[in-house]
Parts: sequence; structure tokens; C-alpha cells
Amino acid sequence: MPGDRVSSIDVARHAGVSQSAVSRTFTPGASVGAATRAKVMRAAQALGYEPNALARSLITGRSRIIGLVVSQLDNLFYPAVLEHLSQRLQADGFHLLMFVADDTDSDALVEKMLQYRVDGIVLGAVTLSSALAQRCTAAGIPVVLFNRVMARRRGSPAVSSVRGDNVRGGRLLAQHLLERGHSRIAFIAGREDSSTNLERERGFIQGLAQGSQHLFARAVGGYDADQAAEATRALFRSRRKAPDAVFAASDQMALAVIDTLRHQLSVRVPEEVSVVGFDNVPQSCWPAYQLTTFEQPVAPMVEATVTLLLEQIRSGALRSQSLIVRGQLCVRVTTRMRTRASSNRLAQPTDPRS
Amino acid sequence: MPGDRVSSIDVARHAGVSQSAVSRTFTPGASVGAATRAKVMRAAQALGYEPNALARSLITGRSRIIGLVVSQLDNLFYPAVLEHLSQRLQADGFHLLMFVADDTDSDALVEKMLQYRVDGIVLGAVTLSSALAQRCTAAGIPVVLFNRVMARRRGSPAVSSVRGDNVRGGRLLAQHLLERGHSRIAFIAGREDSSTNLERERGFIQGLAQGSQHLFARAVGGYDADQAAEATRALFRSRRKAPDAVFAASDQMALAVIDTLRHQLSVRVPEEVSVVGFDNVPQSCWPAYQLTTFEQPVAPMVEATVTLLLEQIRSGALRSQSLIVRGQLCVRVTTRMRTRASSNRLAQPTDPRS
DNA sequence: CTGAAAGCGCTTACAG
DNA sequence: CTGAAAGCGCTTACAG
Repeated sequence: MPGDRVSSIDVARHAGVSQSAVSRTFTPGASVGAATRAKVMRAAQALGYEPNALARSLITGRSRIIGLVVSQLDNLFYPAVLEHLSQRLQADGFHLLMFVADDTDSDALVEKMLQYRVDGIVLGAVTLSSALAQRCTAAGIPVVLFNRVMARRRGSPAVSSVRGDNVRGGRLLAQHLLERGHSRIAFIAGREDSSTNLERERGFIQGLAQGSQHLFARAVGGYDADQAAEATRALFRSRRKAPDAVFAASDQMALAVIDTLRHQLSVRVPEEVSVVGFDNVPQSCWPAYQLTTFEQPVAPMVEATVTLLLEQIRSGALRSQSLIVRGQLCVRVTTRMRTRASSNRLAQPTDPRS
Repeated sequence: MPGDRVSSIDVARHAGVSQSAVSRTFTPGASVGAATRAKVMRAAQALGYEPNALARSLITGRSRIIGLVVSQLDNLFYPAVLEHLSQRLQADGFHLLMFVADDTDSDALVEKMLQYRVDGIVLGAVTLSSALAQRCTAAGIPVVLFNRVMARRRGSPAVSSVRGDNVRGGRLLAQHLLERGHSRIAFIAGREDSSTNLERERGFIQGLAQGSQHLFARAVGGYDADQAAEATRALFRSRRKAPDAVFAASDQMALAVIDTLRHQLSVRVPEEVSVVGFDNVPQSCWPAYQLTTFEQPVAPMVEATVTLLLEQIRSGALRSQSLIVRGQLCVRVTTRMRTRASSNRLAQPTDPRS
């Protein structure tokens, strides 16, 4: 089989130079004479030589592999993240090694990552316990939590993280709903143990409080479309006690809420009920929805993650840093227009649009 | 830093055994005495030892890494594929190394994959030229094309592939539209150079021909939502010459077609126009759409891909095989009900549902 | 079952 | 600039 298993020694022999010369030719920045380099390149070409990155890693102690742990790729937010992250890393000569967290065997997962001697880790799995991050940090491998933070515990080292502005987003969403004159505002939570949900809910409640309101109703959707639909049915079981606005902690859930309202409960959005989400996933601007939401900007979040990671890899020192990436409110059409009396107390539950 | 850079020699010293004994303890199937194994395990635990997979790969000649080349993760079909594939491979002790094809530098991409000594490659990028597959095959690395086939050229070796039943799907979709009494049937193509589009269109035209019809109109959407929307506007520019049914070569495009029809052109689906797609992506069964489509079954396709790949890796022999995975027609509500006269000639363009 | 030793394919001081 | 040599951390015949 041509091209199979050719090593730098083969190339050296073919070119009539030392093996070191071959290595140097393929090491950026190493000093090789022009003539030598030319001979090596010719031989390499002829033999179809590619340096063995595994052997190189063994000696340099750098694999240029970043471990990526994901759990729910069905989350509409992640495909774009994955593509950006992979691309961005690739541009710097790093590549992602994928690990899927199955909830069950997170120990085996860490072991595998350590075995591959990954240079760094991006943790994008909601479900994963902080133990994983701890263990990798203990092994001296930089870890960046993506779209989540770790609950601080006494004695535990801090772990770097990059996330959207959940608290501020929640607050702005609440303000927006208040401005639009809503007074029966419900919240559908994501996974209750997740930092994203905690922060979004906190911000939202703060925002409501600024308008002297509190949550009218609350249900749990677990960041899952089916659960969110179920939560919606529960919230709207009684017409009399139904909310006039819903904040779902993710776009994924918000879209399910809208669908359930429109197609199953025959409730008009936004005429009868306003719905807002969080993330600004691509689907949220589909014409069928045009969801009002708070953006988590993929590119800046990826950029921040890569910066944090590479900075630690290059310096060789673990330095914990929490980055919050600013996003903005995207007002579209799933929230009704302003009522004449936009003070909360006097808000009219009717639709002023038409 | 604890746990940093501990090798089998460190463990051997700590346990008072030879380095070979340590290696054997971590090699499934190797013969080690129970006492030795226990000592080794204890020492390994104490030192936080994990065998270096890179060093192992160097000597075994197997990296247990599969290169995955993707190009458009925005395609709604791929997130599920990626998750399944990664999970399935992980169960067999393999992991995916991600490569994003940027259209521009596919040579550098192949080089990188060869450098990492991947054991196999899954090519999921539409855009990538066949040259890539050729080169990897030439290097003795098993390649499986996912969701595409390579145009056969004289002298070029065949490359394995796994795909859905595009031709049959296209034909069944055409039959379905004919049964529903349509007579002005349009097609919106994906990327015209892709094998998926070629096959789906061929099957569709065959199906129409069986009902003595041919394409009423044709436009190109390039598997892109915006382009598909544009194509829809072009197709429906003149009400008189507008189609009464549209087959978009992917669900992604079909959903965009429906949105454009409903929200921009005020055309009712399915009352005035039926729309069908291809893939059966998760979004196609969202209540807002309930798209009639032809399924590409993710799990079986992934399973076939893994089988093809691992079989070649294990045997060490490249064996080209083309697998077509059966799917089924998913009839939902974007196609109108049967007309009384279901013969094509006499089909009524009115909606018989209500 | 166990250990000593060779070797996988590289990088990188060390001399020259 | 160039080569000889050591060594990264493993696996695996080869003896015993």
C-alpha cells in the first residue's frame, strides 16, 4: 500500500540526509539549509510522508488536542457553537476530540481524556458533575466550562468559565414584559440544577421586582421541548388563572410553548399571551415564530473560550477566570405592543396592536 | 502539580515491579498475576496514573481516533448524526477528531488527519472533493462517505458510503403527491452537484413519470433556507403559473418554503399548496409544520457507518461497500387530502379537506 | 507469570 | 547549518 507507514528515517535515506534534517524541515522555525530542505521536501513528496503527530506529541508533551465534552446536542444552541469552536481551534492548529457524556460513566470519560493527553478541555455538558472539572484541573489540564459555572465550594479550586449574561438577560426580559403592560407573568424553568437556569431566573425575578411584581406562576420544562409543552398545558389549564406572558428559560422551550399555545390550546401569540425565550437560536427568527429573546452571542463566546484555553496552555499555568459575554435583547413579534397605560398596575390585558 | 506526567516507570518503581508488569496490567488480555496486578493498581491509584494513549498508539499502530470531516453543521440533519456517531464509536473505544472543511484548504485538512494517524475517516462534508477520499484511501485509511456517494471515475478506487434511500424516497414522494391529485408539481433542488440531490431528483422524476407527469417547475435552493425562500418567491411570482405542490430536496428547505408561503406570500399550506421535504429532521414534526417527508433514519445510518468502518479497521483491508439504508414516508399534514378524482388528469386544485 | 530489552517515530540539546 | 544520540512512554516478542 503506497504511503503507508513512511517515517522520517525513510525520507532521510531517500534524500541522503540525516533524520534530524527531516525533522527540522517539518518543524517551523528550525534551522535548515535551503538545499537540505529542498532535498527533504522532494523525498517527502515522493514517499508521501506526513510527520507522525502522535510521536511528536510524545516528545513535546503537547498533543494539540482539545477534549470536548457534550451531552445534549439536540439543544439548538450547540450546533453553531460546535462548528465555530472547531473552526476557531483548527485555525490555531488544535483539534477537538469529542466525548459524549452519557450521565452514567463520567469517570471513564475523564480517564479517556487524560489518556489522550488532551492539552485542554471544554466542558459543554450540563449534566456533568463538578468532580470531572476538579479532576482535570488536578491533573494540570486547563478546563473551561462553556455556558455554565461551577457552584463554588469551600476548598475547591475555581474553574474557568464562559457564559452569556444570564442575569442581565433575565432582567431585561422582565423589564420588556413589564413595559408591554403584562401583569400575570409566568416562568418556565430549564433544568433546575443548572447555573444557567438559576441565573436567568434570578435576573428575571429581580426585573419583575423593579416593577413591583413577582412571578404569577412557575413550571419546570427541563430545557426539553416535550416537558415545556407539558408545562404550558399545566399553566393554562384554567383560563381564569392563566398567565398573560411566559418567559421560557431557553428558546428551545419557548418555541415549544408557542406551538402548544397556538396549535393545541388555540391561544394566540402575542395577541393573548406574550412569549419570550433565551439564546437567540437560529430557529427563533424563523417567520413562523419571530421570537423575542435574549441573545447568547456564539462567536464572542467561542472566542472567549479559546482565548482562556490557549492562554493557559501557552503559559503552562492554570489561571481561573470567569468571563461573561454581553448579549442584547432581540425584540421581535412574540410580545404584544405597548398598551396605552404602560404602568404595570394599569396594564390592559387586551391586544392594542390591531 | 499532582498527577502530572506520571509514567508506567513511576508506577513500577512505586509498586516494586517491572515496567512491563504495569503495562500488562493496563492491557486487557495480558497475563499478570493477581498479586502483581493488585500492587500495580494500588500504586497507579496512589500516583493518579493513566496510560498514555499516544505512546500506545505509536507502538500499536492504532490510534483509536476516527477523523470526522463536516462542513455545514447548520444542516438540521447533522446534530443528531454527530451525537449518535460519537456515542456509538465511544462505546467501542473510538473517539471522533473533528475537522471542519472550509472549502478552501482541503489539502491541509487531509494532511492533518494523516498526521494524527486516524484509524478511519467519516466524510460528512458535501463540499469536499473526491480527491480527499482518494488520498486517504491511497494512504490505507478506511473512509466512509456519510450521506453521499462518489461519482465513479475510471481507474479511481471505489470509496465506501452510507446513505438514505434517496431514489426510492423521491419516487414515493412523487407518488404521494400524485395520489393527492396534484398536477402542477415543482421541485426545489439542493446543491446541484451533490449526490443526494441528484438521486432525490431522479427518483422524483421517475415517480412523476409513472403517473405520466413531469416537473411543472424547478428552482435551486442549494440546501440553504434563504435560497429556498428566494426560490419559493420565484416559483410563485405569477399566481397563474404557480405550482400546486412543492418538493424541496431537504426538510430544512421545505420548512423555509412553508414559512415563505404562509407568512410572506399568504399562501395556505396545505390548502392551496402541498409541500414535502426529505430527511425527517426533528423540526419537521413541530406542530407549526407537521411536514410530510421521507425519513433518513439516523440510528441505522450511523450503525451502518460504524460497521463498515470498524470492519475495515479490524481486518486491515480496505473493502469498498455502498450501503443504502431504508427509510419510510412520513405522511403528516403539509399535503392536502385526497381529491375525489384522484386521477392526475382530473385533479382538482381545490382543497377537499374542509 | 515476570523482567530485560528492543523499538514505535519523533524532537532537541550537544558537538562540530 | 548538520549529524549522532538520548529519550518521550508505551507494547511485545524473547527468555526464564
